[in-house]
Amino acid sequence: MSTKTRRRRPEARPDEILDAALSVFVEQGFTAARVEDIAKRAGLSKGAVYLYFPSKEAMLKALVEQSAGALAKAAERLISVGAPRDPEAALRGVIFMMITAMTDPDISAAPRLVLTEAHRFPDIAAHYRDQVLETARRAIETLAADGVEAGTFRPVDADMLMRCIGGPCLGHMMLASAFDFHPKNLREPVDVADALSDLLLHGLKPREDARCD
Amino acid sequence: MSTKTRRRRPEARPDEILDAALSVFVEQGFTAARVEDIAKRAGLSKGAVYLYFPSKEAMLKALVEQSAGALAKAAERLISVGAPRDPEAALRGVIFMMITAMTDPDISAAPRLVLTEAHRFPDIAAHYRDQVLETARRAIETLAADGVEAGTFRPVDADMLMRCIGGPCLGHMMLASAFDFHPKNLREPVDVADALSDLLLHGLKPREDARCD
DNA sequence: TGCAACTAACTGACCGGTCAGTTATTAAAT
DNA sequence: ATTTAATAACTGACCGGTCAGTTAGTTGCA
Repeated sequence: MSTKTRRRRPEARPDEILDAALSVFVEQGFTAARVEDIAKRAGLSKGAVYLYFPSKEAMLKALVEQSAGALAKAAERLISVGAPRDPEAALRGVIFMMITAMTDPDISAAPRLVLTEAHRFPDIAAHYRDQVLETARRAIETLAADGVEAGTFRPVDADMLMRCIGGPCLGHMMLASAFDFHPKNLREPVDVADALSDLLLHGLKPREDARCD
Repeated sequence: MSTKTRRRRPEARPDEILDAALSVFVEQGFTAARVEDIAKRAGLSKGAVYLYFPSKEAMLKALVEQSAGALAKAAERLISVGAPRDPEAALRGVIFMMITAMTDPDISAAPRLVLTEAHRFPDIAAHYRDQVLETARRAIETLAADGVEAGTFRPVDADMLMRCIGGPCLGHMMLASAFDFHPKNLREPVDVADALSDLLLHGLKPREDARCD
């Protein structure tokens, strides 16, 4: 019911406000973001957002918890599914998913926000680290172990692999969002993901064994 | 402290103020940073910093230009030197240098600042992109071409290689600085750099040819 | 059906604190 | 005595958060 008039059942309000808050926070940064702008973008007055959230910081925390929950769940799913059959395909899938997510400004907004604000909110940083990063690390560890067992991966350090998968995705995103700096030839997300997967799997040095893929 | 008394030749002041500004900006973010805190850290009163900089934003711009200039110069040097002899050693050197720099909070401070503030200052973003990123890309391109010519690298996309070198370094730094998240086994920068170099050079898949390293 | 009485949702003016930037003044060095 | 470096007090704009008041919608009752 899109009542143009005053809301009767305003249970959607908190999410509307959080959507608006996320976009303003990402654009302006948390400190420079004005609650009045958030309100305007959500179609309310400033006073009204304080009916739903006790403070600006509470909106930030709610956003972070939302995002962390979703990411942690995704990582947990990766762990529980595992990839004993085809670790390479699983790795390619993860990379494609990450590049796709990072390329979409809406999806990458919350992680970007966390990345830029975490160090000033120690509890947010700790929450994200424990919920998301540790879980992601375990997911990578599982994937790597499955690959080694299947003989398709050689053993490598999990933290390094994590940084070698997430780092390029992160870099790709930050270069685009902060500097508007894009690859010259790799135009589509799928091309970026494939190039990353290939480089990660086969390495920079040529293979003496003829078979590469 | 040299002169407890009033300075006669204050030509060192601008740099002292910029040092203080950098540390406060990185800790608090540009908007939340208070000029009075910068002044205090530089050992001055607030009014005095306005004798050297016309505004808070001018300090930010000066910092960015300083950092961008240094980084651009470093990248230019990489290009002009080239690495036709031993591209692998050159790559390992670049990676070691980057990991070392990113691990030092003082050295990585300015890039971190740029990364978090660039998107709100389009001219800063453009400047950094044109001065630093484009030059770095060319440096990587040169290195990759030298490697291919020498037969030690296979041809890969320069933008991808750039993201695969810089991304993990960036990720490593951000995980540490924002989340206090560190590798479990790779304790020293040199170990991180070696692990990254190895993974990048040899890939995740086992080599059928016995020789690795 | 019409009409009070009531409530939920919202508004916007306002208050108080903060902080970038200014200025009147002081003090050291020459 | 003059100039220069610096300060401390000040100004004014801005913004997070509050709250008295308004309006839209609901309920009870005739």
